[in-house]
Amino acid sequence: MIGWIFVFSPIEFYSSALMLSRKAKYAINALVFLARENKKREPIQISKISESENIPRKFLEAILLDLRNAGILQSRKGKFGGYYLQKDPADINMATVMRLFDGPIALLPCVASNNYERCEECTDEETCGIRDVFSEVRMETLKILNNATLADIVKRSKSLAKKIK
Amino acid sequence: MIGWIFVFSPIEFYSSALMLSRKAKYAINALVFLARENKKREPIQISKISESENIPRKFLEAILLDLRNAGILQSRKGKFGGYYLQKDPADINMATVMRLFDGPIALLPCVASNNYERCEECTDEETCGIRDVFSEVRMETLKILNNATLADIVKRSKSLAKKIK
DNA sequence: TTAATTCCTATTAATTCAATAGGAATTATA
DNA sequence: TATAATTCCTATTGAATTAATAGGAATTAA
Repeated sequence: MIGWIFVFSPIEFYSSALMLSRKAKYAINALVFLARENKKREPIQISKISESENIPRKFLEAILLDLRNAGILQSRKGKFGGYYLQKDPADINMATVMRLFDGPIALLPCVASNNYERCEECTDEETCGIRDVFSEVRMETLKILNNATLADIVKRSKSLAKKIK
Repeated sequence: MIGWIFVFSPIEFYSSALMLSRKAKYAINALVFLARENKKREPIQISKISESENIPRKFLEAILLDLRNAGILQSRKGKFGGYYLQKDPADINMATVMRLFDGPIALLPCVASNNYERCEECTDEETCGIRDVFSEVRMETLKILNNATLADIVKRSKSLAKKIK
């Protein structure tokens, strides 16, 4: 018997190599939520954020703790405790948050400037054309991510909402 | 007994979440090597490339095979066989190679345009300020990576070498 | 005292990554 | 036609990472 078979190839990319980890994404969502919904900066419970932003409760717990230890959030313990922004939303940017959860913002270790590392296999870094390209990518990326503060993101949302209606 | 202990925290970032996989990096190095050293496009053996570029032999084998299946390399089998570029170095760019090994070039699934996927936790994509930021990052990144061809990278190397001496 | 919360450590299951192993198939040439 | 040198292909592996979950200690308001 000769014929065709249909092969379904499930290309799955929901989170691929170069994308933000779920931790980073959840962190950003939680922060934007706090910037938008908690201008008075009073303690908001984990479960509140978890439900509003569709983030697994226990996972979020660990994330918020990291953000607190990094000086981005402040917390109050005990009954009626919770989390709130430690700084002004205009002073918290995407680059900082991403670094905290996903490490250096650079496609190659040799173009990172905070956590620079040589590329093992590389023979001459100074004249490496590959490095040259990716260092350009890094510069452009950081230009955007450093300016993308929570305040900026909230503003963008509002402006998008206006455009639509 | 009471005292201090010294804790060495090994911050290891050689390859972090957002960086290229070794496969992608090795692939790029191999391709640039071929563009630079094999202008006549005759078969070059895996072991030759492996030694020149410090890439594990067997690992490189798999990588070159992928590049061939993607139509980027051509191969000849048997004695004196090997690999060579299938297209002009000016027609092979970084975006294509990266996608092949590391998937979509996008920090969020919802900003990828080839392999777009909704962000599970997202409630309103149209007015999402986060998406707005990362879509900007993607645009700028692709602008660079689409233009970064093998020919361009070789040119950059030469120009860097001139600057130094 | 108690109810509600954050804080902290440990565990886990699934997946991906980086590589290796071994042999089949192919080809040039002596 | 035999042989040496190569690519082609599938399977396996060990380590690391990711995305959570579990359970209970500590803290706080009332």
